[in-house]
Amino acid sequence: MKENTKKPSIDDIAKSLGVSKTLVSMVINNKTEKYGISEKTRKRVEEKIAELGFMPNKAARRLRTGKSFLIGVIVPDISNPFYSKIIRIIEDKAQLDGYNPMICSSDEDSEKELNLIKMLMDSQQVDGLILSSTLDNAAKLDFITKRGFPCVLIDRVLSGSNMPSVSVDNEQAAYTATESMIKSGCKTIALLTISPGYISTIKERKQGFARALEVHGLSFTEKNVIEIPFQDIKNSVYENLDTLLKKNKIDGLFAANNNIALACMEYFSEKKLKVPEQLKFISFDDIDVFRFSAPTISAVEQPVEEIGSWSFKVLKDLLENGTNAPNKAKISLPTRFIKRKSG
Amino acid sequence: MKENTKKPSIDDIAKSLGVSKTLVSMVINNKTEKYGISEKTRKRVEEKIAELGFMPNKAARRLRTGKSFLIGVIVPDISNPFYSKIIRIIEDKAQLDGYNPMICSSDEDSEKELNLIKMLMDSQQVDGLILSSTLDNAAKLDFITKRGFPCVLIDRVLSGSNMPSVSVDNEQAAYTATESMIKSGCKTIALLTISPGYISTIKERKQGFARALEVHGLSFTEKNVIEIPFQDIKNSVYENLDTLLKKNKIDGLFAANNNIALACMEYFSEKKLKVPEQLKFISFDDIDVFRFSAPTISAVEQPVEEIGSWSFKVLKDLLENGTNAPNKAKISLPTRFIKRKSG
DNA sequence: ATGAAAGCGCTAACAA
DNA sequence: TTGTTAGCGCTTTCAT
Repeated sequence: MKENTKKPSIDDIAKSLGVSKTLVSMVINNKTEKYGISEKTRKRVEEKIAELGFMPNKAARRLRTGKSFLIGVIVPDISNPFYSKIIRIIEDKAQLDGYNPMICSSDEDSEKELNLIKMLMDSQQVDGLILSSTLDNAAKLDFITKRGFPCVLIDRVLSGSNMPSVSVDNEQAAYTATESMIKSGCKTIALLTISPGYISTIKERKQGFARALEVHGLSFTEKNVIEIPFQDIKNSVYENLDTLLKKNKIDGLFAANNNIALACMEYFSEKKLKVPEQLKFISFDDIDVFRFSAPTISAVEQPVEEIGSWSFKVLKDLLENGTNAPNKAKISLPTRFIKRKSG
Repeated sequence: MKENTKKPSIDDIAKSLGVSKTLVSMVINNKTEKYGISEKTRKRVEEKIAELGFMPNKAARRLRTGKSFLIGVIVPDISNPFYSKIIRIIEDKAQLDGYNPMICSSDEDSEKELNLIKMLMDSQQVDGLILSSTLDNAAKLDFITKRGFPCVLIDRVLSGSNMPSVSVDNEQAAYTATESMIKSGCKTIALLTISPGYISTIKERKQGFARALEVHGLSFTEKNVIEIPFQDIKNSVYENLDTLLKKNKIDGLFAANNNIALACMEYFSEKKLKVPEQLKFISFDDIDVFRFSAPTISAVEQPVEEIGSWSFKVLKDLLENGTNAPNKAKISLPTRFIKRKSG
């Protein structure tokens, strides 16, 4: 039993009131003051709008104005709590300014990411982009910059890119975390990191790790670093830990992100490995698990709320003031190393 | 140094090839066969499209066809892992059929939810809706049904609603979980649940809890149930646990969702309460934390993947075949109680 | 096998 | 203070 299936248009409002749709449009867009529309007509129109439950058709508005009030958000995986928390903040902030996010997961796949970007920019006509990029090369995003399209990089930045960004100092954070392990007595520490290794956060974490070793007189070699492929974390972690531990080579382990850490923790509990007695262990990305596990896990906490709110703030600035500002914001937020029981 | 700032339109393709835009449109929409367009022209058009990197403007297409290939997804909180996992699946499935999700959080706020629904339907022109509703009354969604608008309820259903739905049998799941505690020797169990209490999942969990008590000869009274307000989980959990435990009334605790469980676990660890020795504890919604915590937490696991994939499948059916099917799909998926160390 | 033209709902320049 | 009109980019009906 459908009724009134067609949504009212601006024309319906105008006709039923015997006024022009210009007028209605003005009311919708709060331009009655600007054009000197009388209080009375404004009220009449507003009442009719409420009565019919009219809402402007965004497709039409987008087509006409070229502005969509949509922002594209691309992250590697929306179900990773690190990203879903950031996204939640972006959603809230965006809404306050009338923007809606279109959220997409890139699956750490460069090609997919590029397709998503094009889809969002050219098909969905988003007004701006917030991007945690998995690309290896800043040049691949040059087409965005060339178009003067508002885009802010978050979490992962691209070296050589002149896009504004919101990130943390991964190098320093990893340095501090590693140093803490060294001070607890570790002599041979392995970093379990993720491939592709060109991702800025990963690269910086590795650098900070290496610097800490060297500063503290523990020589760093590439053997200290194991790359785990994103697509097969669990198996790869198991295999590599087997090798590392059988040869009994390491007394400390640093997981470069929360996914890897969870795989390690499964390994520990399955193999009844005692942490921190047999092996000290820390991770990047603080997640709930780390506060409650046995032992609790020391980790680098990232300011997800700030990352979220700054990323929209920076994008909004681009949206309102254009992308031609001489010095683009590059925001680096502080992290915090939370020392717990694991190492 | 912007270049070529304007995106190519269907007209640009047509003009540069000296053909009509009808033709180009046909090519874009794979209708060349249908209209008997020659191979050669099709190829020519396709090449030009590739050359210019043309992508059809969705706003224009939406305006013209009335179809947006957008689906609205509303959940209480996108950063809750239970929902973000479901959403990830929906995103993937939808993409395979050319749909993009617009994801929104309702914050357990009925009014906000209703506004989001209207915004998505009337402004964004989404083609369908996937809804984990926080409403108290099926009638509030009648306007959706009356319009014949495709909408599927997930996770939470509305009693008396004739919308299709994808959910789990919360009553049975809570029954089984509670029964397990009873079998472990609990005599006085409290259910820590969430308000508003009219939400179907919450109501059913309470019913299953009550039934288990009664079936096993432990009388159920409303005193066994504590409602925690969504907005202030931590404080309220702390206060209520203080009361419950000081009077030393309970030997078992059932957290009705993962948010509440986390607050309880913080309480336990802060107050050095021994679980399960001093208090047995279980939860609804299995999350990573439960597998690694000390002790590990027994919990009801919900099939998030299936919820996600079924919800899009059901919506797709509505999208393709209309909402007039006599018997709407009401899908109930199995849960699994995972017994761990906590109770 | 291809083209012309109308129109989706809206905004904005211009007219009155 | 209000109305007329063109046109955003696309699909689709009707012509040819």
